[in-house]
Amino acid sequence: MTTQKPAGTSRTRRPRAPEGGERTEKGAARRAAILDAALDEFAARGFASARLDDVARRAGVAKGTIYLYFKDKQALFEELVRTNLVPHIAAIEAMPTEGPLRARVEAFAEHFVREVLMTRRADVIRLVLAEGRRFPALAEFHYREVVQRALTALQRLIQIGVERGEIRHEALVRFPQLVMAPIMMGLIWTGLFNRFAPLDVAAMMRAHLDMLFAPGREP
Amino acid sequence: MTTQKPAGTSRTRRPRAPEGGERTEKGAARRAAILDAALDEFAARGFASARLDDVARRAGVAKGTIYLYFKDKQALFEELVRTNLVPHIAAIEAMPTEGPLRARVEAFAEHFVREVLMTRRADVIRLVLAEGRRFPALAEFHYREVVQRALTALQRLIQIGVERGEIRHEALVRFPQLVMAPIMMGLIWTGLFNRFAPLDVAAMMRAHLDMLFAPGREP
Amino acid sequence: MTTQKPAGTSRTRRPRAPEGGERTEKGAARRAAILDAALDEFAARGFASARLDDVARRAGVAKGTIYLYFKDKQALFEELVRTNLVPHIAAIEAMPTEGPLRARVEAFAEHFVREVLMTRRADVIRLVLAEGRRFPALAEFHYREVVQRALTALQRLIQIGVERGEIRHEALVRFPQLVMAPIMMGLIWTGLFNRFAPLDVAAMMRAHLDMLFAPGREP
Amino acid sequence: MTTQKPAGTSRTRRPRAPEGGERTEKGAARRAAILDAALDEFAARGFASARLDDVARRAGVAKGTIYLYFKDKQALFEELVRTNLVPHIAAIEAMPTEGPLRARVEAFAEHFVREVLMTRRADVIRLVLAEGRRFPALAEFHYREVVQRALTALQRLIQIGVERGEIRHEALVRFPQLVMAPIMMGLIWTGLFNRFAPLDVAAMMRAHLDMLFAPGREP
DNA sequence: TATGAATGAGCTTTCATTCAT
DNA sequence: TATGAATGAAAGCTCATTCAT
Repeated sequence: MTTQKPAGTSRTRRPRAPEGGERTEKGAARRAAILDAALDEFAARGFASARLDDVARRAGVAKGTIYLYFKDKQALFEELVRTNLVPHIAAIEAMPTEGPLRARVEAFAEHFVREVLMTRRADVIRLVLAEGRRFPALAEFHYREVVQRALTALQRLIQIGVERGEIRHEALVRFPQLVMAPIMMGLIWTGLFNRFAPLDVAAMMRAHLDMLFAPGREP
Repeated sequence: MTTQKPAGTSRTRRPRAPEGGERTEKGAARRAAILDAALDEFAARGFASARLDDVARRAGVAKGTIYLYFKDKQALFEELVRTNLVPHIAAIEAMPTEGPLRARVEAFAEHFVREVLMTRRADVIRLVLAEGRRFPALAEFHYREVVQRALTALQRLIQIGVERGEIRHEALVRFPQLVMAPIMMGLIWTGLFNRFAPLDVAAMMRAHLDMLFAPGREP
Repeated sequence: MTTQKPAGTSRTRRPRAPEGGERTEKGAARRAAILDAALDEFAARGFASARLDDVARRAGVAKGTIYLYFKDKQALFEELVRTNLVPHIAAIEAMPTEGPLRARVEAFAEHFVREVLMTRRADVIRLVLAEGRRFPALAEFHYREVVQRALTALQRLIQIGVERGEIRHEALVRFPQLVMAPIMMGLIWTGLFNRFAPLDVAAMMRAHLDMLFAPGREP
Repeated sequence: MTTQKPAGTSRTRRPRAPEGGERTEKGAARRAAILDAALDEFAARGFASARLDDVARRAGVAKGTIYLYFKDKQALFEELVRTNLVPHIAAIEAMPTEGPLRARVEAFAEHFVREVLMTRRADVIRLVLAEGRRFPALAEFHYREVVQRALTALQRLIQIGVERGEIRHEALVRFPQLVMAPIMMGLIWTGLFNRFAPLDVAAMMRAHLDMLFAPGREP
């Protein structure tokens, strides 16, 4: 006899469209409260160790309520990551490209430091770094909607800088990641080592940009 | 026990707790096999989701045997992280400082890329990044024994470079992290996004060093 | 983004071959104790409402122990049904066919009443009747290994009886179920209505056989 | 609540508890729709596993609405069983007793096969068989209002048949169940085994009646 | 009367840890 | 030293029932 689920018990049927009144005023607020609480718990304990019980308590709802808004723990986690960063990417993409390049890239970096690194959104990125490998779909989403878009925007700026002669290192066009690397380093450092050796990420970033925009040797 | 009680459980030095004949030939081999298997499992699933059952099976021992060599899951995890990187730091610290600085720093970076980034040791670092916050003692150990020592060695090189005039950006002395940032970026990228956009970390690092050592404008 | 289980969490890997020392003396005893307790609980409350907690308590083991011997609740249930009846079918099939048919069939029926109907095995059949529809694999197993084999054995007897002229109703060859019908009726009745109107199933069965073997009108 | 507390909860007569406008046109229609939907769900999944959510959806009402018409899940279930068979018993009791007995009993059986076995009412009986033990009040109701009345009516017919000499097996008076046994067998068989070996219940029943009315040996 | 969001007790299942052998 | 059967605390998830609207 082959293994087989009890016939009448196939629960596939209900798509369990997370409803729970997401459209109503209160529904949306509750959903947001749950996501908010979940960010705290996931950031503090990691995906596997975070308890939905705690998320519920923190959000001020009953445990079952979470399931009115999210299919399961994983869906809650993915939604959390999905909704917190994308909006800011749009802002970054919309940044103007005219004016001195140095100022543009600096604004880009400052925006990132101020609006992400120093907010709870930093935890979202840390979560992606920590759990991304176990959630390939999430890693892919993050790559396409956040990383790629941000890097593409950056690349465009760099390209202009190179054409204008403001940036001498053409390799930056191929490796826009080099611009962001100190910020990622800062994200990690502040998360893990800041209590041993505080790091002024903004200052480090300025030093970094000084290098990028360093006037080259006159030929 | 199911709940992990990582935070604050600083097990600073483990007074050589239960050691299953670490001194005997076979004992040491078994211990190593367990650590090895544990690295695979922890890297693949994360600390909380890795099962000691799987570690045991992979190491070819019985589940109970793990407890002859390690106090508990957390001790196994911390030991794992403790033993895998420190030896390489010594090698890095021992690197010679004479000769052209560019070559020295490049050797430093190449060593890191070849001996860490492209080996299973990269997973150890990824584990520290992912779980470090939940294991303060581990983060502290990693900072003191790996990060700080590597950065200090690097800083010494940079200092020399600045004094000799080979490095123009003096800020690098204050932020030696800037040198390593692309490597960390590479570590993360290869772990998460390589399948979408492969990144040649060594090439990126070379481009990065080109910037660091860029001769400034002659006054 | 498509739904997708966390990568490292694919639990498919372990076939979870129920081991738990089933081969050892004690292992087999424990397994039997669990099956025994499960029969009581499933019979009393039905599959869905039976609690593994109660099964464990009744079997004198911890809850987790059940999972050393059975994959999950359903596997326990199916195993229970699988192991309790088949052995008796062999006995029935082995019944001799020589001698007066009436005696043979009566022995067949008596065996069934005594060894099944009046024992806890009756509950196994009641469970199949009650839950079979929701466990198609189980229904199929029960049909092939119990019902079909028993009816085939019966049919052979009837065939002989018809050939010898001891049974006048040839339709019985086509509907051997008619022989068993009162026994099934008795099984149901004793399970549900006996407290309102006790039914002497053995006597009823004898009356039934009187009809089956009734000598026809002499022409 | 998750635990069902069926046994002993004899809710003998329900003092017309919460009735959601059963008298109004729409109220009665809604109540009927709920009962109808409930039959489907209970038949498919069993009492414990059926979800009121699904019943509500199938009935086209909100979940809470069910509670306007029925006290709780159990009351809905019992009401369902109570209302579906009793009306047909009246029809059976009213069947005329004059004319050849064979025709009378055959009509009785045919009515049962056609009006119960081949309709959704068969599922109601299957539900009683499957769940009756856990709902003593229900079993008792079913016994008094269905089983006993049907058997009494049958017994009366048999009595007449015996007196008229149309039925030779006087034991049938004591065991009217023997007449119905093949129908119960058919009910079970069609529910569980029909896909493996289709059973023509009507034909089987005719063969059965042939035996019952078999003219005995002339003395 | 009708709704459906919200609740929370209760269930199955997992797995780190122990301990008799 | 080594084993692996046994344990039992936890945690994710479900669903009957309630109640504000």
